Amino acid sequence: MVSVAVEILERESGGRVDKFVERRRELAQAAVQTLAELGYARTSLREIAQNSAFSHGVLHYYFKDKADLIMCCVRHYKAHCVTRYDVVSETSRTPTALIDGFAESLAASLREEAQLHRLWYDLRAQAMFEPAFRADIAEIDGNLQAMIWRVMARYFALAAAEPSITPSLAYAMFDGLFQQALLKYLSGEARAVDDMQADVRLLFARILPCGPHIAGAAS
Amino acid sequence: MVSVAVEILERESGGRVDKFVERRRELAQAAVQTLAELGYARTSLREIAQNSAFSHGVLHYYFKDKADLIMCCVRHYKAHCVTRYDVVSETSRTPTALIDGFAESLAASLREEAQLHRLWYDLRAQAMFEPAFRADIAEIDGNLQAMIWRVMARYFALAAAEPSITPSLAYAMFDGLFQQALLKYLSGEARAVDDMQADVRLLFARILPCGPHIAGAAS
DNA sequence: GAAATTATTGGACGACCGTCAAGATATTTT
DNA sequence: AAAATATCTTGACGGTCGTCCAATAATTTC
Repeated sequence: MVSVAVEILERESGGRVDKFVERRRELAQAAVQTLAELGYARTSLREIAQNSAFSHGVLHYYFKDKADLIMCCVRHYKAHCVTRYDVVSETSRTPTALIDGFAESLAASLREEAQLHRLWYDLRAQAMFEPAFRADIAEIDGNLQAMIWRVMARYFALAAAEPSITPSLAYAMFDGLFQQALLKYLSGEARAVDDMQADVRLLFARILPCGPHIAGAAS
Repeated sequence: MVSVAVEILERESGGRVDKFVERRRELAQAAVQTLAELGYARTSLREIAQNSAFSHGVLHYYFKDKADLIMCCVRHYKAHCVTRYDVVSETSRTPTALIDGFAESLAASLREEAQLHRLWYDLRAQAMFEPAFRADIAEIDGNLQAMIWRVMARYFALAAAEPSITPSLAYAMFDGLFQQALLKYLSGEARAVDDMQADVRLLFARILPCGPHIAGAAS
């Protein structure tokens, strides 16, 4: 038997390990789906297995324990959405276009991946209680902050303005905004998405060094 | 036996109901403490009872079920911190003084009540999965938003400026900022509190209609 | 102070949990 | 094809969970 003892060291044997990590990914995907549906507190290994093609015992063949599986899910999340808005900032040619594209991307992600996002906020809250989660959560949070900052840096460049805020402040503001919108969206508030987009535009207008006279500047 | 069936209707008999709700408060306080220590996912009724003077069986005498108890805790939280920053906005005479007092209050609450705050973010995440929690969580969120807006309204008044943002945007930004700082604070980052205070000041400066030339205006 | 009511205890219940290991099955190696 | 290895299933283990209930204790009522 190889089991978890295969570690990451056994890179040379290629095919066998590849299949091993591939099945790990498959099971982690089932776990992410289950976590996104039920939340961390209500998710059990048996429930995860039922969302996969295997029985519950196999999880301990591919993962050391439950914490190991959760960690793998968290890293899965990271890979999924860390470059989500890069295309917007790269293709936009005016500040207004960037704002429009960013607001639209946020709205689309909110609508289409609400379950995944609530899982993120759930796991981040768990990290406040469980030190074992903190390192991975902090790393993802840092990547998300960098992702937001790439958008902001591009915005300041297009507006020919000096950055007037810090990366941490920018991320905190947009994250707070998105989180509020997600909560309202999941509660069935019809205006949740539109309200968020309006707030995003308001926020961009407030960020530039002086007043909102950028509209249509270079379009 | 009276138990939960006493409802809230039985107001006239005074003494008996008062004792009943008083014990409810006592047990809810033990529950809040336990939840703040362990988080929602790891908190059991037996653990709560061990943090009180009673045995685990008594919880079903004062609460219908676990959800009923959690609800009561949530309302407890609401009563605790919904007027926390009012004294600051009422006593401040200049925009700078308001910013200083508000930033200091946020920092103090972060340091002294970190466990309670992480409980709030945990329960708010649970509300995204459990519809039964949503109404109460949304009500508290609304109260917190109103609390923040009282500070902001006072800020705009002292600065003799028109409000340039909405209550929901203001709350989302400060909430996001506080949440980020809490996560870093609980992770042991020494600069967490100071960084938050710096970002709060930066945020206030960005909020006024035009540029940061309000410093020392009327002090 | 006896009776009635309220308050509290502590154990039992079925269900579910994470974990584990023995055995069955599938795959690869020889 | 047989042996060896890798993969997967199944059922069991001890533990904890929310819930319930008969008993006991404390308090109030008459």
